[in-house]
Amino acid sequence: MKQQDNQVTADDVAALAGVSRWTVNRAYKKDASISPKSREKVMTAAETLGYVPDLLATSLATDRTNLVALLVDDFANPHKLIMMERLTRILRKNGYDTLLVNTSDEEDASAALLNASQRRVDAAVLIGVSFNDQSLKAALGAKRVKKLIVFARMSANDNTISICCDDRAAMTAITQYVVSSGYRKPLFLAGPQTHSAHLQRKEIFLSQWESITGEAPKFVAVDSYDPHLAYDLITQLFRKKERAELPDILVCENDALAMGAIDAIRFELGLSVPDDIAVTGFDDVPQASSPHYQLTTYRQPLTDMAHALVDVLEGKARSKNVNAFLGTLKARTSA
Amino acid sequence: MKQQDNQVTADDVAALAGVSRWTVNRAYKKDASISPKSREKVMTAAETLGYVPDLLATSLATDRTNLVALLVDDFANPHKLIMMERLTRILRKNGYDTLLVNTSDEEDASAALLNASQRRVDAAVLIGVSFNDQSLKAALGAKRVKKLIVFARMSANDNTISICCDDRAAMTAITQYVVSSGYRKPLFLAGPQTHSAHLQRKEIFLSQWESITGEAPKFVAVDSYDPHLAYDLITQLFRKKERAELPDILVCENDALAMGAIDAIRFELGLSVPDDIAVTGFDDVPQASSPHYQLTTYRQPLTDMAHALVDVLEGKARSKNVNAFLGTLKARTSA
DNA sequence: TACACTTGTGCACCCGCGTGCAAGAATTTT
DNA sequence: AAAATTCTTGCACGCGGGTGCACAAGTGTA
Repeated sequence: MKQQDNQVTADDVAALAGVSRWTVNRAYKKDASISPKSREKVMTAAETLGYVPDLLATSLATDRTNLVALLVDDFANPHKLIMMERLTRILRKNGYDTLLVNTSDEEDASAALLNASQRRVDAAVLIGVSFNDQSLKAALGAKRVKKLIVFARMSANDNTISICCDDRAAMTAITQYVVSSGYRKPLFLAGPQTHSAHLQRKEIFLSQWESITGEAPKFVAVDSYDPHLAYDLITQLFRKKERAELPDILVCENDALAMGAIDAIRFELGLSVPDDIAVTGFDDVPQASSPHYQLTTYRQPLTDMAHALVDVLEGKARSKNVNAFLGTLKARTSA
Repeated sequence: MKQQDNQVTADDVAALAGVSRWTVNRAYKKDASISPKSREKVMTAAETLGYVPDLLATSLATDRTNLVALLVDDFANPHKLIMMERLTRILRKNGYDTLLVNTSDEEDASAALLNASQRRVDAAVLIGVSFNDQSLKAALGAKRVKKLIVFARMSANDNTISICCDDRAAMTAITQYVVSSGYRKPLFLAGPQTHSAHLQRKEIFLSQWESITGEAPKFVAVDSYDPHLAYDLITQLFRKKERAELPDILVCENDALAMGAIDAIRFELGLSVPDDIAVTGFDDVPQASSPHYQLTTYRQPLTDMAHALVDVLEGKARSKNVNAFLGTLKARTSA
């Protein structure tokens, strides 16, 4: 079980290859000045010894860890799984490893971030939601997180880089689809109200709808993107109302909420989706295409966004923020 | 944005506190020999400077990273999200950080593992499935992964530590429940057949059922725990059959498969769950309790298992493997 | 006050590797 | 064939902090 003594260092390889340790290092450096023979010798020696360079020591010496912290606070949303898969895979292909930091416990969140910073992560990537601008600022303060990136979410904070799709275009597409489908009594179901209001999908939808139809829609919100909360809220909210008072279209901030809402509409209220109340979501999680839901939703170009993240990490991003990604509306039968 | 120069080291603190660098270190060590006054001085100095010890350097010097690699290869299964949440949270509370390694790309899997080992992770925790015993062995070979832990899954490999619930007890509970509910024509839906056969839930179910009823059930399998594959397989399989040939109970290796199967039974075959065909799962993912599925399933005691993992990491586990956790059968209306 | 002891503190050396420079080896030039 | 280049290679020093030991300071006893 114990193989620490198995720890082969560059010195061992150097000894076997009959060169100095520094030559061994050069053999591993792409554009190093080293003769082909030497490199050959080193490589075979390394092979027989099973040597691999130690990333810890490398990071310490170069002040570059190739480590990215992924801050997630919302493990109830299956979309996170998709994002994690995409991000870890693409980051890895570009030489980065991913530190998964669970920030769902509000109190531990900053401690967790501090901890990540102590590992000198090259960047912290937020794919959660509960960090408000103030937390972000604090996080950036004393700590030594070099870059703070908000992924798949707009951010108003100047010290932050945000990579996300064009929410305005996305919500506009949804709004137009819904309006042109003939729905007239909308209700927006929003998640936590933590970010600067003017950046939210909710605000965009409200203003878009108003500009098209002249009427300002109502909205409700839950404290986290949890289907169960949506289920409960919709149940209690719609139960009180007369049939005629109910909306004919429920526009949800994301799929998690939408699926909870659909369940409530069908199983608690005994109504039909989409006939009585139509529903739209956002994210296109895998379950959204299940025959149960057939959710009309919006898919973000995660792969492109992940590549943009890599660009940012390597400092070759054109502009500071990249918020112009265009996704695609997935029209299904839920609306 | 750049704050690298912000890098405060122990030397800086030492200078401000008027002591030596080593005394600064001692102030951070719990059982170090240092006077209260000195510690006080150091701590206030550290406070004003915003000093935090560098984990990279610490790890290098102590050969202990407090880093655990989480190997995940199956991002289609929402249960993974639950596991990740639980593991990251509990590991963090015990001083460990988590490296998320995506091994879903078979080719990159070993490379990813190698990479994690280059970061000197204290252990690699497998919560995926596609690593067969051979890969495991290879992984443990030349690399310097100190411990390889298989979580929520049995493992036959001697070099591996496995932490999981008692699958035999679990499947026995399911089998008994199903038999006593009056079902008589079972079919088992299994996932990838990678592990040693005698350890699988499938085998346990088959033998349990046979020992109770005297008949050996049939089974089918898909290549990964993907609801869509289950959906397709069940659709094509059941379409061919006469109504009388169909099973009355479909026992699935986990919830992901069960949910795909339920969708197929209802939407492709137009049959009722549970009236025509009942279904059981395993894991109790959040969606399993949704009114759509109301899936009868089995919940593993993840929190306890996570604590056991910590024990293993700290070397204070009693036995090598911990496979005796007992979960609870969640009987719902799907069976 | 002198002595033995129990803390508390400083220091040399190490963890494994990267960087810049300078000396040595190989190659080219005249 | 000697000089001028160009390639290779070795080395001192540094990244930030941990460990064991030796010495200094503080405490107690006779």
